[in-house]
Amino acid sequence: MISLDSRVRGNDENREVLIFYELVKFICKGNPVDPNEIGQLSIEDCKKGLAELSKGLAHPARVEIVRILDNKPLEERCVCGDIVNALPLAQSSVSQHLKVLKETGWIQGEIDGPRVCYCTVEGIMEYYLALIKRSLKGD
Amino acid sequence: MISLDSRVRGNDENREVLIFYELVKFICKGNPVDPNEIGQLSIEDCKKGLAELSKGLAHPARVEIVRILDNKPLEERCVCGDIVNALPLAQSSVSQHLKVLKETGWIQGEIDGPRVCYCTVEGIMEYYLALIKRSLKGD
DNA sequence: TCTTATTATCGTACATCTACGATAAACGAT
DNA sequence: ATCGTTTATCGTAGATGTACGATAATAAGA
Repeated sequence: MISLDSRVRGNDENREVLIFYELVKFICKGNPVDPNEIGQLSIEDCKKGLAELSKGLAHPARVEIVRILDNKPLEERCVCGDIVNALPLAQSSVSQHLKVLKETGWIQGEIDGPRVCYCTVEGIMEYYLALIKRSLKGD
Repeated sequence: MISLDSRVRGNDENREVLIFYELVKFICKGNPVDPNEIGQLSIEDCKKGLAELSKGLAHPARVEIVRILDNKPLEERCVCGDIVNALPLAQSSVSQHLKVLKETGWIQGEIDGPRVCYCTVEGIMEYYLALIKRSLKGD
């Protein structure tokens, strides 16, 4: 049973394209990030990757979200509503921040009934630290 | 002999205020950042600090600038023109990126005749890594 | 089927970012 | 004093970020 990475919205014309896109994301999803593979990236890609992940952290609310998700015990799920309650922002604003964090590669969401359960991408912190080292120190 | 942290520009009404501001910055300048002092910061300040520094890295050109400056040997000066030549951007654009990096705390500039000599703030990398740890892992 | 709960998206307004050329300020050299 | 070099700032245009309320889509349950 496939649970799409995020809800599919849109008008009917785009619906099939969107579903296909979600399927592709689903297939790619859950692959933990491997810091050891950074050595194979070009320096240019490293810099772009570092800039992208840094953009994810470039707002205190998003830092807080990553903090919340990364400190959760594995057995304890964290649904979107929990994050909304933990932040002094409107639900739509939090949803936008979650979107940025998804797009920049920090977190992933999994649908569970009407809820969406968020967690950090496995190994993303080590990946980020490795990117910093290679982008700013490596040749 | 005082060398101001950056050139003082502006109309004559603001000039004295600007000079005073630059003097304050000069007095505070050159203080290397100490990762050990992060423990004294509130979590809220840590998150804000991490977001601010991350914003500095949130563009590939700025990652490249920090990379250039951090890899320079101490005895080798790096003036603004060198950075401009190393990037595929207009001089004014590079100057803006340098400003962002200064404002977010990554680099500092020192006037040397008509040139400005840039370097990374001492210990800023370790400071950033410590901020990541405390902001995202600490209590 | 209808309702409720949950979350993404839309529309909007305002702020900030990013790039560029043009200009101005500081300084050294003539 | 004037000129050339260097670098910050201005003005501008278009893109992106950020916040909110309102709305739409999904799934569970009555």
